[in-house]
Amino acid sequence: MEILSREFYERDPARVARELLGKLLIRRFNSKVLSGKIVETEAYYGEEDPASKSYKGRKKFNELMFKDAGKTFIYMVHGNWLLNIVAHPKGDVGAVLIRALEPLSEIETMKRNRGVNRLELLTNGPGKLTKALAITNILNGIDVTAKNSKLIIVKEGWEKFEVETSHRIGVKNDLPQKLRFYIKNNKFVSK
DNA sequence: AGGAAGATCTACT
DNA sequence: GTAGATCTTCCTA
Repeated sequence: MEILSREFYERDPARVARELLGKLLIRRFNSKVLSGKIVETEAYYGEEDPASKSYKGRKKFNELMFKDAGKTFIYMVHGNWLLNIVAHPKGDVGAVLIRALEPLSEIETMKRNRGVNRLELLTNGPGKLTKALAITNILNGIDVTAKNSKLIIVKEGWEKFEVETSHRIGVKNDLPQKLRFYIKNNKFVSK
């Protein structure tokens, strides 16, 4: 199990988003280890991206997007916490939204956190997976590249899959390029 | 004080 | 599958 390095995140957000597919998200929670495979992501840029939280410039609530890559950026939308990982070349601005997971360990704990029973509905959306993994703003800004972190992302290795792209979901003003990435034919990708 | 926001759930056709 | 209510924070006035 190898933790992804800071350098992994210090690149173009679209590349980071694509390469996060198939990686493992691990959440340490109450001495349990909840984990899932990342199956869907979206890339967001800085002030040139109308859908980005940093579109209107640096504010207190979005300043993490301007800071160190490889840390979480968590915010609330419509009553849901959404998990982003800050990703951009040094000095730039950007983040990758984790949109869906395939649950792998402590599935019973996730079901309890979510209050649902059907496996396919457990983590197939950005607000759902944060609830399943007990991710809230108290984890905002933590380092996902540090060994002892409550939240880390590791390489799974050897797995093969096909990547599909599309435009981002729920975005009013999208950029011309396709910035959503997901694993083809995976049933945990959001609808 | 009011409204928007990268979503989700429920209750229908 | 779609429509509408509702979720909570931060921004703008």
